Amino acid sequence: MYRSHHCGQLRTSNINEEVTLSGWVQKSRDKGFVIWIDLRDRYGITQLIFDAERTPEAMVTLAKSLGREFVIQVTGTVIERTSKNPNLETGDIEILVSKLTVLNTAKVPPFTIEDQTDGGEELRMKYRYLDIRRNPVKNNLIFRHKVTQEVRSYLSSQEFIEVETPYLIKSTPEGARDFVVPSRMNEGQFYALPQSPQTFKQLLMVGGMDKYFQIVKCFRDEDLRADRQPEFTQIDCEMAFVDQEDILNIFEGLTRHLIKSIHGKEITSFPRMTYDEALKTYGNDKPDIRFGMQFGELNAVAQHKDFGVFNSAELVVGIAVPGGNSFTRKEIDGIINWLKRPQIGALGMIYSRCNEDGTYKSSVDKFYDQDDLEKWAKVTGAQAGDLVCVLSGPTNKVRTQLSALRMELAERLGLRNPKEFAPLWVTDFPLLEWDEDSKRYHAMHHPFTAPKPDQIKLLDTDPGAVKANAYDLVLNGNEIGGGSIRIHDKATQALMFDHLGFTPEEAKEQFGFLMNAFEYGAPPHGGLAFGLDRLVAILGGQETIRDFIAFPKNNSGRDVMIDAPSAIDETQLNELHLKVDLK
RNA sequence: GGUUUGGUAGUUCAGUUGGUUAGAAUACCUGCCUGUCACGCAGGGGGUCGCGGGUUCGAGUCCCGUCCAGACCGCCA
Repeated sequence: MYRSHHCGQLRTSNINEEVTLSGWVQKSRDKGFVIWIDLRDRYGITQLIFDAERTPEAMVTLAKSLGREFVIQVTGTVIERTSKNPNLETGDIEILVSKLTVLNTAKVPPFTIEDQTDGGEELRMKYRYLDIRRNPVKNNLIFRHKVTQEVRSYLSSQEFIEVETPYLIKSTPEGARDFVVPSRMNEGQFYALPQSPQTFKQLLMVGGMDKYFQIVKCFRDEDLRADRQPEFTQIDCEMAFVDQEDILNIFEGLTRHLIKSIHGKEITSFPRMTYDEALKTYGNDKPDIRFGMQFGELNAVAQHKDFGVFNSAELVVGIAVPGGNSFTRKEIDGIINWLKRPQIGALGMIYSRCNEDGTYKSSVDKFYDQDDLEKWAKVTGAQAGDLVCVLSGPTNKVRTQLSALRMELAERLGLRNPKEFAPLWVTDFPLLEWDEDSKRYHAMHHPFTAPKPDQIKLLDTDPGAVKANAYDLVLNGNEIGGGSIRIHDKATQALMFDHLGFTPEEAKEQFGFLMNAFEYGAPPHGGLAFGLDRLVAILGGQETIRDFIAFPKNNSGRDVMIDAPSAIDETQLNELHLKVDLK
C-alpha cells in the first residue's frame, strides 16, 4: 500500500493516527535541529517533520539528502504542530516520520514548481509534465473536467445521445486546409482528419438519432493564435425536427446551466442581435456587450463642413470613451499611434473632448463649431467627461478599426471584467461571402447551411444579400459557438453547390453520399458546435486556451515536448508510396 | 506569406554613446541555525551573450544573413 491518505486530507481529528503518504518533495527546510519537508500531491501539501530527538540519525541523514521533486513514501504519526500555518488546509498538523522510502529521485527541475513559476512558456511546454504539477495548470485541467461533466449531464438530461464519428474521413476543398493521412492499403490515396463531424452528424439525423452530441477533436491545418490550436475540441450537437428558435432555446439552457453550475450565477439577460445590427453597432460580429461604447454614425452631422477627410469618406463613425476626457494629449497621441500600426492600419483619428462645463474641444475646431460637436456627442451618447473618438473611411475597414479601438480602450479602462458573463446570440448571418482571391462566393458558415426560405429566389439576383438561418453564440466578445439550420433536400443542396462554383460532377464526387442520403427521407434538422477550449478558458476567466489543454502545440504547430511533427524513415515512406521532395 | 518584439548563468532579466575581468534576483552546492512554512545567515560553483558573416584598434552593444520563440495581420467554410 502506497498511501492511507492523500496530502490534502489530514486534520487535527487525525492526531495520533499512524498514516502512510506518498508524493513529491515540494520543498525542504533544514533548520539543523529539525527538517521540515512539504510533501505534495494533486490534493494538497502535508508537512513532514524529522526531528533530531525523535528521528533515528540514519533517517535524518536520508531526509537531508532529498531534493526537490523526489518521489517518496512515508509512514508516521499525525501530530499537532507547535506553530500552525493558517494558509494551509493541513496547517494544524504534521507527520512525525517513522519510515521513509525514496520511490524515485529527480533531477533539479528546469523551473520552479510553484504557482508563480520562473519558467517561460517554451520551457514549460518542453517539460509540460512538470508544468502540470503546478496548481494553475492542474486546476485548469480539473476545471475543464468539471465543465465537460456538466455538458454531458445537461445534454443527456435533454435526451441527447453521444455518438462517436470517424477521424479518418474524406478530404474536401471547401473551408480550412485538411490534415491528410496517407493510406498504406490504398496506394496513393489519403484520408483527411475532420475539420468538424458536420456531414456525419447530419447523416445521424437522417439515421433518426434525433438528438446527437459529441465532445470531439477537430483538426484544421491553418496558422495558429493564442486562442487557436491545430487540433481542438468541440461540443458538437445536432437536432432533428427543430427550427432556429428550438436550437437557440436548448443551448441558451446549456449556457445558463454551465454558468450557474460553475459560477453559481444566473444569467438574467440573453439578448439577440442580427449580424447587420452587430456590425453597425459594434463593428464586429462578436461584440463584447459587457460595456457600452456603441458606434454612432456621424455622416449626417460631420459631412456638411469643409473637412475633406470626412466628406470623402464612405463612413464617419465614432464612439464615446467613458471618462476619456482625462486622457492627456500624450495618451491620445499614443492611441493614434496604436491605430496607425500596420495591424490596424488607420490613417488617423479625430477626437472631441467633452468638458465638464458642457463645452467641447476637438482636434478639428477649425472645421466644426460647438453645435456640431454637441451633435457628435449626442449621436455617440457621450457625457461630460467623455472623449469622442472618430474614424472615417471605407465602411468595412473603418468598422474593423474602430472595433479594435473599442476593445483596446475597454481593456485599458478595465471594462472587461472576467467575472462577468454577457452572452449574446448573433443571428441572420449572410449565407455567402465574396472571396476576392478566387473571385467566387464562399459559404460563410458552411455549404450545408440553409438560406432563409423566403430568400432563395434572391440567390440568382443578389447572392451576397441572402441571409441564412445561421447564428453564433458570443460570450464576452468571443465566438464560443455557431450553427445553423441545414439544407435537408437534394435540390436545395445542389443549388447551393452550384452557387459555390461546384460543377454537378464535383458536387456528386465530394458530397454525393450526403445528397443520396437526402433522397431517403431526411428530416428537417439543424444544430451547432461550441468551441470547448475557448468556452472553458472564458468560463475560467482567462483569454489563452493553452493552459486549459494538457499538451498544447506552440505557435508553429509544434509539440516541443515530443518534437512533432518530424520526418519519417525511408521504409515508412516506401510503404505509403510517398516521396519527399523539399524544394 | 507579412508586420512586430525578443534570444545574455539552470531560470527570469539588467547591461548606458561600441571600451577593464558581462551583473542582479532566484535556483543549485557547502556550512551554521531549537518551530520553519517565500525560513534566515555566511560562503561557493555556474556564461561559445542563439548561429554565421561583416564594420572597427576594440562588438553582448552597430550592419547583413539565418535559426528559434511570442504577439498580431492574412488565413481559420
